[in-house]
Amino acid sequence: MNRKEKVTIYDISKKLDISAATVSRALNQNPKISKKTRELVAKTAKEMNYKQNRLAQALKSGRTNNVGVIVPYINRSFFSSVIRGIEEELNPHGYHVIICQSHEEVKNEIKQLNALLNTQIDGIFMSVSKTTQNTDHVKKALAENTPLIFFDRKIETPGVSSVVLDDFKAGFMATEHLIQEGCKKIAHLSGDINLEIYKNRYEGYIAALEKYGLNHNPEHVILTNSKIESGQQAVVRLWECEEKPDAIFSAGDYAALGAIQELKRRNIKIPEEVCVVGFSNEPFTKYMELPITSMDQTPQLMGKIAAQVFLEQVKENLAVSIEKKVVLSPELFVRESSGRSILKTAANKALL
Amino acid sequence: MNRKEKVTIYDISKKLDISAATVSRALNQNPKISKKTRELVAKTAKEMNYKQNRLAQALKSGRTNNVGVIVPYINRSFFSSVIRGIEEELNPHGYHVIICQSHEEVKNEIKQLNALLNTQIDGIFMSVSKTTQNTDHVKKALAENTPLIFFDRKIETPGVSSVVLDDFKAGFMATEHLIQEGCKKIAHLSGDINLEIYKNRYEGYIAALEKYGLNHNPEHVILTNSKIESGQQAVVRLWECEEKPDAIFSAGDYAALGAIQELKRRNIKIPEEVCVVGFSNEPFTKYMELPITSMDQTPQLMGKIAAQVFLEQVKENLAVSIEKKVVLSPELFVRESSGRSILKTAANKALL
DNA sequence: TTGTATGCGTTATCAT
DNA sequence: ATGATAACGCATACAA
Repeated sequence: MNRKEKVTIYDISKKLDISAATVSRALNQNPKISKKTRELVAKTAKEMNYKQNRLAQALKSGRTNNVGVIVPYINRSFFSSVIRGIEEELNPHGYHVIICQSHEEVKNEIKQLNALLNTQIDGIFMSVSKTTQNTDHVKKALAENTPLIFFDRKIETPGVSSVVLDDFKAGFMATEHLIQEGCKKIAHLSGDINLEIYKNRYEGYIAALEKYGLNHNPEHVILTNSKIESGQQAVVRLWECEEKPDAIFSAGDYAALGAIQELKRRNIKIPEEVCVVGFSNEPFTKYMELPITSMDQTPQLMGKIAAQVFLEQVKENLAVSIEKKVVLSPELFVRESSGRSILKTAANKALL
Repeated sequence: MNRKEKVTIYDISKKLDISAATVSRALNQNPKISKKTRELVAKTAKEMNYKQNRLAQALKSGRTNNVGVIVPYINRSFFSSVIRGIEEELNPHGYHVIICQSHEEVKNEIKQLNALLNTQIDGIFMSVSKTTQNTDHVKKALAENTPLIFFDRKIETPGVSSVVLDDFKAGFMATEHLIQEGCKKIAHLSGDINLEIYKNRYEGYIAALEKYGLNHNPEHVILTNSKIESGQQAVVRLWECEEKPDAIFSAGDYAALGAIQELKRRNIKIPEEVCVVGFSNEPFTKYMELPITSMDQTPQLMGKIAAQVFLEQVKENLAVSIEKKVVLSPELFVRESSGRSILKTAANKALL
């Protein structure tokens, strides 16, 4: 008796002295079943505490009604918000969302992807890890006809739909904002250029500098990761330069935070001497003592749209795999770390 | 051709002109299969890109090698760390972790739980939502012989193991720390007393006051939720009291943060005039301009231990459901929001 | 060492 | 409107 004893449609059929097929049909609201039997079955099922075995159903139908989401980390506000968006869009359609983390390791990403494919998932949403160089593993999923949708971090792959931010525009907007605040020597804390998103943010930054005729000092571009410490170190290195920056556009909020900490340690006034802009609009940016200007990626919308793309894809259950590319617009939230114009009111509020 | 065409052991058996059973055995490292066939099968399987259908396997074996985790939110550092701990402990044993969120709604909790049970999960880890009043839904899981383990937030239920923090001790320690810093009128921002954890923290607070002969002002206990705003409002209400507090012990970090913001707005010096202690040791507490003293719940350890309890439970695959209660010790991280003794060095660093 | 047959719980096809 | 039966892909008891 070490196995779970579950009630099956057979148990119900025996009890009612009808066939299992009838029970199944009754349970599935098959119109050919008389109202009487249908209700009887429903009642008995409830009494016996019958639970449909979705494993069996899935094996039969080939559909599990489960989708998988693979993200680097779940405890980043951005990713958990995207997941929230996917859930909200998909739950009403009866889908259940399985969440997996890659911890920024391709190895894990591949393992999770295979695990999901083995469990016969109906679709996969994925934001690639920093260490992902190619999409061979993704192609396997495609080969099995499992719809896969990239969001935010993608690697261009034929046949794969994606929902991403216009990171070029975001980089441009952030830089342009700094220029409009009067900054002329704008540094950039870049993320790993392997990832399209960081490459695009960087290129947007460059484009804005060019548009406004500011010269671009390569020394002022520092590679950072998403850790606070790397933002601190970046400032250390920047302030070793001949020419000190008067603004920092960071491709991530954590690095921006680290940068701010180091600037404060050096007694450099923000935003008077140096303006700082972060990226992702993590909640903490807003409730810091010195609230940080940051770029919002509308993550929940991103999730919703990714889910919609998925739904379209499974609706047309043709062999034709439609490839859809959605690009969302970023939104800049200007706060005190760069908002020189809003400084006065801010000072009244913060009372440092 | 709208169905996924998957390679099965049958396809392999046909190709090699052996029986499907042999293929299955070879794939499962059955020792009775000759090395030659085993290797041949392995090679062919790889060539044909065979993927085991875990659905079928699960249906047969009654085990899915999947476990479910239900938490209120995934983007709280505490919960995502617990999940990380569970993953690390369980992955080596071949288990895959399915993560679900209740968003603090019983309704969702029940839905997620049932969805997990329907997918024939092997075990469930759960931290109940704030709105969960009873465990009828949990008892259903038990009735199906699915091991269920509470962590952190539990509701006492016969037959259910749990891994929790010693919240009473934590409340006591936090309050005692404030007393030792010289505070005499300690307010408490409580969470919903429905949840054991908040009740225990509150009682620990009371116990410490009593031990040190401080009188307990009921006006100084304010109900808050986990939002920043509720911490702000709490301070507003506290400062309407006849007797103003000289310390605040908050049962959550977000409320503590809100309290600090409001105190600053009122130009009240922290920690000189008022000391503040939070709870959960969320990462942001450490990197605030004024780092916040907070109680660490060793979440990753909590996850690891919960996983171990689960593994024990499934190892003894008897009908006997062992009930194990693990209680972890909290750890206080003293920072500047309450560390009057460490203030001088801190001041040098922070340079407000 | 390998093959045959059966069942896990459902649903769909074909009868009736 | 309902019943009998096969099939989804796999693993195993029983044979050989």
